[in-house]
Amino acid sequence: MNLLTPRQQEILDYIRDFQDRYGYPPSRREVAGHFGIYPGSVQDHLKALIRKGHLKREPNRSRGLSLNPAPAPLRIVPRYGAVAAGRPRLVPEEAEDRVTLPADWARGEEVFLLRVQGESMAPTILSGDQVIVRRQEQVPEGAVGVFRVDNEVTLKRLYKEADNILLKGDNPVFTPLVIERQDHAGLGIIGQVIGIYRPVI
Amino acid sequence: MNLLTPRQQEILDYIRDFQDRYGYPPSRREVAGHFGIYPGSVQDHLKALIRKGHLKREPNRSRGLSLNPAPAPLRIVPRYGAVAAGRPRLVPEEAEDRVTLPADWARGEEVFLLRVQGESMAPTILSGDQVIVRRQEQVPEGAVGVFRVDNEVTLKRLYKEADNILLKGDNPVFTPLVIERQDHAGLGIIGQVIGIYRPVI
DNA sequence: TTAAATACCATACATTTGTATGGTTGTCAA
DNA sequence: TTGACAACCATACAAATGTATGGTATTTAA
Repeated sequence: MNLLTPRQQEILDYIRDFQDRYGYPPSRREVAGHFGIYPGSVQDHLKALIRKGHLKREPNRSRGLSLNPAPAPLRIVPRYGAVAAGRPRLVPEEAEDRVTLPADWARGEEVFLLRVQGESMAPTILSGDQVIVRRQEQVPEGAVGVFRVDNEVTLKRLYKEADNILLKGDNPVFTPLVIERQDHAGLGIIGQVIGIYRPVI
Repeated sequence: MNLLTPRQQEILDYIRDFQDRYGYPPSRREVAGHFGIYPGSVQDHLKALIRKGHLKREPNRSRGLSLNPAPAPLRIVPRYGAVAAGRPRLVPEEAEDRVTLPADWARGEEVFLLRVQGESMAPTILSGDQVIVRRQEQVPEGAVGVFRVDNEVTLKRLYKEADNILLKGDNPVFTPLVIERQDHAGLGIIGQVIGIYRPVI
């Protein structure tokens, strides 16, 4: 990983920015156009950047450039806004946006992000946090899950007690929700919390 | 956002996978090759996918495809392994890898991820967490920062007390570190913690 | 039953793109 | 002072790529 000249650094930065903005790398001519130079000159710079280990390239492939070291595998997941009340659908069409996460933060078939509102899971999960949720139809006892109760989405810990299901927040201020046997059908298990993101300050 | 036929879904999925794997979208012929069909047929499918709102395209631009809706802006940041002892450099060349984060999780000039080892900041930050750090030379009083003390990197909360600087973990088991005036030069302020990721279970 | 959409084939062509060549000028360390 | 590197010009060409055309066959909704 050799040192770069100022010009080479400029060009590498441009390729990075282009990649982030468009989702694919620039062609030689696009780089040339941006710097007001010729494609052959860009080719010279690319050669240097490849030799110094900052870029990789697939020969004869259009836009076949990739940064080195390559970013770790990523995962694009939908992010949903805080769903306190209303019609909590949690279907991809109604996502707030889609964000990229490191793949190791989002393992599983179907994963999504959920903005948290409310303190019922404090201090484990706070209002303003974003939880990473793996969609699944069962949640192990004691784990934090996302549930649909009375057409509302809530974050709770699941426990079983005789024939009843208990949904308990970690915050002792909130009283646990008891769902009796005959009402189990009304309980919707959406998924399990597999990670927490908390912004600080 | 219309419904897709099974074939169209297959092709959209392939484009997604290709994009994640290579960092750029496939050409018509690459899609055609994968499905054993002709480029013209792929063009037909792309037309349908664009009409139904799942893809965008730049005319006459090679690999000018992008997913719709586009993922939120992202940021590629280096991730460093747990630095309990040893030679804690925290320079990009020694990063464990680079990961993509949502841009709104990584605001600031220079941001990086750090794996946490040790319980001195419990229960705020636990061993196994990954903290998002903004590199800066000052840390506001009471904020969590990353510091270099005696050639070791630690996570602590910073306080001032007369002429001394106090580095305090949230975990009361650990005794605060007092750095006296004459030793201030030995204290390295690396950055401020701006976010926490915690894997669950 | 008629039009629209789906899902292909086979061929063709213009544009974009990667790449090579040979040249000039300047810097900088051996 | 000689050779390696940097940074560019100007031109050229083959390969990759996007795109269009006119087909065929089947399914689907009006």
